[in-house]
Amino acid sequence: MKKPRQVRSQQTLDRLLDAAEELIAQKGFENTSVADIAKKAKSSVGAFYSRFHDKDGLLTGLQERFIEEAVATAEAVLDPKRWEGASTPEIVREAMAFLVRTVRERQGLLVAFSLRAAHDATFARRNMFMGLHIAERLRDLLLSRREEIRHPNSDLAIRFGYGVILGSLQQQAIIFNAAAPLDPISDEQAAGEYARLYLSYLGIEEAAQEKVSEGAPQRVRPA
Amino acid sequence: MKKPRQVRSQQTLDRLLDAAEELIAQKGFENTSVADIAKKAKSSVGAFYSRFHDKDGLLTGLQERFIEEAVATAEAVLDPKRWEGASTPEIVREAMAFLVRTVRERQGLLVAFSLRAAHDATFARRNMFMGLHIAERLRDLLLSRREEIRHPNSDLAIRFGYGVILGSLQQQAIIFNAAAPLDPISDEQAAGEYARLYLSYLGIEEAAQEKVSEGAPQRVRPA
DNA sequence: TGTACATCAGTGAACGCGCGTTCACTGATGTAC
DNA sequence: TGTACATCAGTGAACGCGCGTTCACTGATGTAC
Repeated sequence: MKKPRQVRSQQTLDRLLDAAEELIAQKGFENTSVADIAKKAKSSVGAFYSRFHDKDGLLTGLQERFIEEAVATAEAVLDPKRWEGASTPEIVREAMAFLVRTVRERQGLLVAFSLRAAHDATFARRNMFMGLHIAERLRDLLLSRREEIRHPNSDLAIRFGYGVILGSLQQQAIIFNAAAPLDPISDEQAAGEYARLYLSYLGIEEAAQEKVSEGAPQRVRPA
Repeated sequence: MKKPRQVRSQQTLDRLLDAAEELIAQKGFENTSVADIAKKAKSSVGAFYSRFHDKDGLLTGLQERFIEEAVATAEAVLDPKRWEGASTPEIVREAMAFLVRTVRERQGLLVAFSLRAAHDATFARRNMFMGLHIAERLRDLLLSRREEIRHPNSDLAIRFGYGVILGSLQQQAIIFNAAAPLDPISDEQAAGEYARLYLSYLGIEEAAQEKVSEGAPQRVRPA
């Protein structure tokens, strides 16, 4: 992926990425042709190839853009300062609600990443790095409250539990993407159950059951 | 998928399915050509097309074969009679070990199913039916011990928890398939953590921590 | 400030490859009399 | 038991379509003097 030197071509690049993300989210990577993307971006096939080495380079570009954004968002949301007054169950509940919302919002793109990861090791690895990076932030935040965790290996449990939930959400995205589930539950209910699952696995007492809802965290777009 | 009328062609069909399963598990559905399959099965492209309407019909055939087998196995493993003397934690631990082993064993095929499910609604639905069918058996087994479950909605919890774990395993299969995870844990350890997660989510006391291991359940091949 | 040239950016028709699918043909098995 | 015909089963070369990629060309922007 070559860096553009003029403003004009940076704009073209952005249009190409946006158009590609939208089409891929709708129809999947394989079902989206380069010509489709160029057309939707009001650009041309040649312009596409002067930015990306080949069609795969595009998906890599989208993945890089997504990872940057996801990591920045996670760091903001999981910043210990944000949570100074909150109880651990509050943190977990908010985090789960946020995770569910994010995965649903960008379902199509995440599905495309999953599909690609299945047969492309470097792609899979980059996806893993993102997951691990975010898991570490969550670990830092929760380990500061380690004394509440009854699981004998709190470090492992934080990461394993997070991995299970994230994996489950991504797998659901794959299914949801094509067919509606037979007995669907709402995102809110799902988030609640994920929170309960995570908390009970970690072995944290859910003293109070009241819900928190200060201003919901916003997605962060890096500059 | 036309039914064969002579023994000879039933054998050809079996060889085609076996060859296809192996190649697809290795390289994925898209990267496996009909000619490849015919060659490996010591058959021909034409023979392939006299059994399957098209290449997609093959994947459907494989899925049907797999579902039959998986459902039969699950019914045998989850048969209440098998577990009359056992404690609920024992049941869950064995079930998780079995689930982990099965998913790992047939990783490649399951990944191919996932990928297809992402953009094919009927395929996704058939996959869901399988999951739900098995979840129901598990529910029947565990609901008979409902009084041990502290989760306020035991029916929902049994199914949701199972869904989360299965989804997580399938998502992991997608990643494992291409790249080894960065800090891998053994299948045994994973099964243990899944069991702990499920039990604590359901709210079942793990009185004794000793492991069970009578003869491990075997996969069932339906006639 | 103007001119000449270099580089960047963009265009879209044409190419070519891979692979799913077809089809005319051969051989094997089953059945009727 | 033998013969004739119908249907099943299998073969693999040839076809054709879709789509990724290339490339010769035009136009826009930047820079040196």
